Parts: sequence; structure tokens; C-alpha cells
Amino acid sequence: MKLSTRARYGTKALLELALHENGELVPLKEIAQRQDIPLPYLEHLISPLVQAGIVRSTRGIGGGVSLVKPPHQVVLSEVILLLEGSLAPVDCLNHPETCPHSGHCVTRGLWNEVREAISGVLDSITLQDLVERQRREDEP
Amino acid sequence: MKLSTRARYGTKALLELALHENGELVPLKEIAQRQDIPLPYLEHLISPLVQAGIVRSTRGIGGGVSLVKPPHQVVLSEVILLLEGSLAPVDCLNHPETCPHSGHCVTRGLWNEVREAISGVLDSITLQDLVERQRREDEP
DNA sequence: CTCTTGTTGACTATTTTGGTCAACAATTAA
DNA sequence: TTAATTGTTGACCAAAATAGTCAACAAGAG
Repeated sequence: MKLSTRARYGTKALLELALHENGELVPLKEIAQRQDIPLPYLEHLISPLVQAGIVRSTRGIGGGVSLVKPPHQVVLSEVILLLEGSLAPVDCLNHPETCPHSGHCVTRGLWNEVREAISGVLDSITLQDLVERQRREDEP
Repeated sequence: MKLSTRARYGTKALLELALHENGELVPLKEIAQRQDIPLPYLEHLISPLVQAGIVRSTRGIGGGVSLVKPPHQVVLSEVILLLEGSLAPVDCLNHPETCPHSGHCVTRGLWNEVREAISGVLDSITLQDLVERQRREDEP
């Protein structure tokens, strides 16, 4: 039940972007340094975020990446789903056909409740929430 | 964020035991067959459950395993914690010393909320609940 | 046109997971 | 007491997932 580094790194990278409010471009190199992420690995994490329309990018001098939407519109469930592939703790929730017992499996119902609990939390938190927590952490 | 087969198989095995109410001994071979678990693998899953006092075992002819406590006293969080090693989606929750930022990391707080959501569900469900769901599934 | 920065795909290394095998211990029945 | 049965343990192995690297390329800016 561990989160992959993709999800962890990706979340931290987006938080970093959200902290640069005005849609300012931030070079991947800077994100990599500030969040301790290997640059070539970060490049692979950013790519799906760009394709999903969460992040936009510009190349060349002064280039970098930034959020497309304001932080309060980026919900974490969307992010984790994208980076992790799924929020389900077992495959049979997304692909019932892979298990012959899906239709009448009691444990499957259990894992479904776990998934809903996870989604519930991640649906309710946005990048803006993380930004505010960070500010509270930094200043008082 | 996938559950290991250890946790999935283990839960199914315990449910199987809970369905044999009276503390009746069930051979591992039977559990393995009914739940589609490789027998030698199941043996390794049962072992920690025996050591944790959740299951007792008897060898020899007519031997097998059974629950130590009645199903309503076996909480799933205990089981999953045992088989999975942890309910935390990231290691830094259990071992803050492994990450230099633990003390002031915003994402860590987020993952902690996820863990609490998972625990909340698993704390509230016992083997007896699963048994009842199974009965409801079987009979009407 | 060259420097910088992002993009892509192939590749590799490491770790985790899932599973097997064999030797052994305990229990029961013949 | 011996043989069959069933659980126990530890070593071992294979496959898959994960994490990470490298190199070639594309596109902007000076």
C-alpha cells in the first residue's frame, strides 16, 4: 500500500509550482533541486501532467513549467490518479473481468470501501490547501 | 497504492476460517483450494498470523488452523497491518528520521490524512462483518 | 547559430513481490 | 513403533514493478 515516488515527487513538484502564484515559469532544474528529485526523472513525471492539461511548459532560455489552472482548481485526487494510474487498492475494482469472483466477493466490497475513503480525502484537498498549510508552516 | 497478495490472500483465508464458526480446524489445503491460493505460499501467510495470536494451528491427521478469537473480535486493521507491515502510504510517517524534511513537510501531512482514512475504515470492520455480508450474499 | 530548456524513447539497475522447494517437527492411526 | 499426514521454517528463485539514466531531438531566446 505504498505510494510510488511518481506520486510523491509529482505532488511536491506541483506544490512548488503552486507556491509561485502568478503562473510564473519555473525551470525543472529548480524544482529538482528544491525538492530533491533527480532531474531526468522529474522530466518523466511532468510529461503526463502536461498532457493532462494540469501543467504548461515553455522551452528555451527563461523557460520552465507552470500551472494551467489556479491552485484551488487542482484537486489532488486528479493528480494522484494520473500519476499512480489508479486509486484502487486492488485491480478487480477497476477491472472486474480479471477475477471470476468479482460479482460475489465480500473482500472486494471491503477494498472498495478503502478506495472510497482514500478518494474522499483526496477529492477534498486542492493545491491551494497545501499552499495555505505551507504558509502557516513558514510564517508564524 | 496496491495491496499485496499477502494482505488479500490473508484476508480471504481468515474469512474462510470465520465461516467455520465453532473454532473447527480447517486444513490449509482446503483453504488453498477454496480461495485459489498456492498452498506453499499460504503457509507463509499463516505463519505470522499464528505468531500474532490470531490463528492457532494443530499438526497431524485431522489438523489444520482455526481462529483464536471469535470473528467479531478480529479487526481488519490488525490483520492488514500485520500482513502488509504498515498502513502508511509513505515510509516517513512511520520513520520520520528517514526524511530530513519530515518536521515541516506539507505533503507528509497529506499522506497522514490518507492513512487515517484507511485506518478509519479498517478499524471499523471485523471478520464478523465480513461473515454477515457473505451470508447476505449467499442466501437471499 | 548557439545556448538553453523541455520531450521522448530506449535502456538499465534495483527492489519488491510472488512463489517454490526441501528438510523438519508434531500429531494421529494402524 | 512406524507410516501417513499436516503444519513450520528457511533458503532459494523468477518475474514484475519501480526508480533512475542516457542520448538524441525539438523549440524558443539572444
